[in-house]
Amino acid sequence: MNDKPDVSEETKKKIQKVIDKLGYNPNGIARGLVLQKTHTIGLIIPDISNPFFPEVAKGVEDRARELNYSVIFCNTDNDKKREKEAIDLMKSKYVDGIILSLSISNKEEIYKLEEKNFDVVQIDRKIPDSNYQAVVIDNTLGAYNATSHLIELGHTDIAHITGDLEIQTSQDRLEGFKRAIGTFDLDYKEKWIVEGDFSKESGYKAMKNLLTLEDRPKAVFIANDLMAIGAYEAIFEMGLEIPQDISVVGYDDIEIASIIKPGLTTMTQPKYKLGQAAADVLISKIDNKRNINDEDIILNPKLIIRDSTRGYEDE
Amino acid sequence: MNDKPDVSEETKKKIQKVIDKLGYNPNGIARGLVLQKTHTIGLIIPDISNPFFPEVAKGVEDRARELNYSVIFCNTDNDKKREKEAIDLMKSKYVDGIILSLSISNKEEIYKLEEKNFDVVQIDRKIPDSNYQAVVIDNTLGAYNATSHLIELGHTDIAHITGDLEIQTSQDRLEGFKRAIGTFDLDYKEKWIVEGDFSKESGYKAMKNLLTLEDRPKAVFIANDLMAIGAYEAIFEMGLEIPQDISVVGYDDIEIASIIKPGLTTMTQPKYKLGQAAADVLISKIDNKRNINDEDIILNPKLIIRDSTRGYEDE
DNA sequence: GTGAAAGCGCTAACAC
DNA sequence: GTGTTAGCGCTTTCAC
Repeated sequence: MNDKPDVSEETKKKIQKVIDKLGYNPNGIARGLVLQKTHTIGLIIPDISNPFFPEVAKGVEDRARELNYSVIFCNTDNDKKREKEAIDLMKSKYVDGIILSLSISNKEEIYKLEEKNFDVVQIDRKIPDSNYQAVVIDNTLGAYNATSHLIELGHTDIAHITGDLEIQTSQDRLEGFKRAIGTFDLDYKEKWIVEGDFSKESGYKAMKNLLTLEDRPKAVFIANDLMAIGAYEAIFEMGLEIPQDISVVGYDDIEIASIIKPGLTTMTQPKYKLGQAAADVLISKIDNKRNINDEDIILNPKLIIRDSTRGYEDE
Repeated sequence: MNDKPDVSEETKKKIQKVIDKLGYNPNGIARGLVLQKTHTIGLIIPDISNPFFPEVAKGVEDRARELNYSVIFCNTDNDKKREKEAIDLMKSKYVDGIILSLSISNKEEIYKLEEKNFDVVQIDRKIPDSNYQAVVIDNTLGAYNATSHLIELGHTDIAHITGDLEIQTSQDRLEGFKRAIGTFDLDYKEKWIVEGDFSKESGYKAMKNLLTLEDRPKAVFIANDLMAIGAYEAIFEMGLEIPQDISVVGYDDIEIASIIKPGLTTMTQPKYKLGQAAADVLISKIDNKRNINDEDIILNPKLIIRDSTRGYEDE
C-alpha cells in the first residue's frame, strides 16, 4: 500500500501480489454506476432450445467476452408480453446494448427503444421498417441457391414444401424458390407448392400429397430439414428411392441431415458467425458511438451437397 | 409528484401514470450498489451448443425469471482458464449466486468460492468433495435401468460401449452397467466393455470391434445416443439387423433417436427440470440465507422404449 | 406522517 | 505525481 516510488514495474508486481492475497475483486456495480457503463449486453432470443439459437448464443458470448463484455440472456418463447418484459429487464439492468430477435408483431417495442436512443442490433429477424441495423441470413438467396442446384442438375419438375407461411422465413424461402424457377424459365405450377409448418409430420403429409399427383415432381426443395425427414418417410413408403426417383434438398443442416441415409443435401446457416457479427456490430456501436456503417449485415448460407440429390439425366 | 394525501389507491394510479409517461426505469445499478444485491445469477456451463445444455439453460432462465432474477451466462468449453475467468467475471458483476458446472480438475476454484462463502449450486457435475449442494441426474441409476431393461428382456450376453472414461459421467454409467450385471448374476466379460469417446465414429469403431469377436454379444448398452448411431452403421454394415440380431440401448434421447430406423431405445434426461431445480435451490439459498436442506438433489432419468430392443427369446 | 442526509464503492477532476 | 473530494442514483435511517 505504501510503496510509492516510481519503480513502476516492481511496484506493480507487489501490488498485484497484495491484490491476489486479499482476493480483491473490483466492484463492477459501483464502477458501472459512476461510468454509466456496465460492460454487459442483453441477448433476447425466442427460444434457446430451438437448435438454431445455441450456436448463435455461443457466437455472441464468445465475441462479447473477447471484447470484454458479458451477456445477460432471455428467452421469450415468441410471446409478445415476454418480449416487452425482457426489454424492460435489460433497461433496468442498464445493459449497454441489446441483441434482439423480436416477433414481427411487436414493432412498438422497437420504436420505443429507438426513441430512447438505445443501442440495439436485430438478429436473425428484422422488423421491416425499423431503423436498427440487423444481422441476418439471406433466406431468399439460400432458397434460390438450393433450387438452382436442382435445376443445374437438369431437373425441371421441381416442387417446394414451404414452412408456415405466417412466418417471414417461409415467405423468403418461397420467394427464393420462385425466383430460381423464374430465372431459369421453368414452369411454375401452383399445385407443386405445398404448405407445411416446419414439423416432420407436415413434411410427411405434404410429400404424400405431392407423390399422389398424376404428374409428380422429380425433385423437391423443402423449407427445413425436419420436414425433409418426414418427406423421406413418405417417399420410402411409396417404394421410391432417393435420389434415383426423386431428389431432395432441405434447409438448416441439422445434425440428422448428415446421419440419415441417404445424406441430405441442405443449406447450412452460419449461426455462430451470425452471433459473432451481431456482437461485433453492437459493441462497436457502443464503444464508438458513431455509426460507421449501419447497413444491415447479410450473411450467406451455404449449400452442403450430400447424397439426396442427383441429376435427372443420371438415371 | 406533489399529490400527497393518504388516498393510496388513487394516488398510486396517478403516480403510475406519470411514471409511464416519463418512461421512468429504476436504476438497477444504483439499487444494486446500496442493497448489495443484483437480482442476477450466473450460469456457467461447458458448452451451450452441446444439445444437453440449452434445455437446462431454459429451465434456469424460466425459473429465475419467475423468481425475479435474471441470468448472466458463460460458456467455458471445459477450459480451466475460461472457468476461472467466468467465475471472476461473475464476482466482478456481483451476481447473487452462481449455478456452476465445472471440470473435475478445477477443484481449487470451488474451494476458493467456498472460502468466500459465495452462494453456489453445482449442476450436472459435482466436484467430489466440495461442500456445495449439487443438482444432478443419476447416471448410475440410468445405466442400471437401461441394462436391466435388456436383462428383463431375457438377454444375458450384454456388452457396453463407454464414453471417455476420464469423464465422471462415463464412469457412473459404467458403474450402473456393472451393478446391473452383478445384481442379476450375469457373466461380466472384460472384453465386452469397449471404451469410446462419445463421438459417432467411436461408436462405430467400438461396435465393429464387438461384432468381430467370435462370441459376439446379443445386446449392447451404449453410453450415449451419438455412439449408438455409429453402432447402428457398424451393425448394418455387417448385414445384421436391429433388434433381431442385436438389441441396442442408448443414452440421452437426442432428437435423432426417435427419427432413425429402428427407433432407438434410450434414457431421457430431465434437462429442463434440472435447470429449474438448480435455479430453485440457488435462489432459495440466496433469499433465505439458511440451508434448509442442503442435500444434493438427484433427478432420475427415464427409459424410453422404442424399436431397437427386443427379447432374446422373441427371435 | 414527510423530508433531509448519509453512504454503498468506485472514478474523475482538481488541488497540492 | 500524489492525495483528496464530489457524485453516480438509489435506499435507509433519522430527525422533524
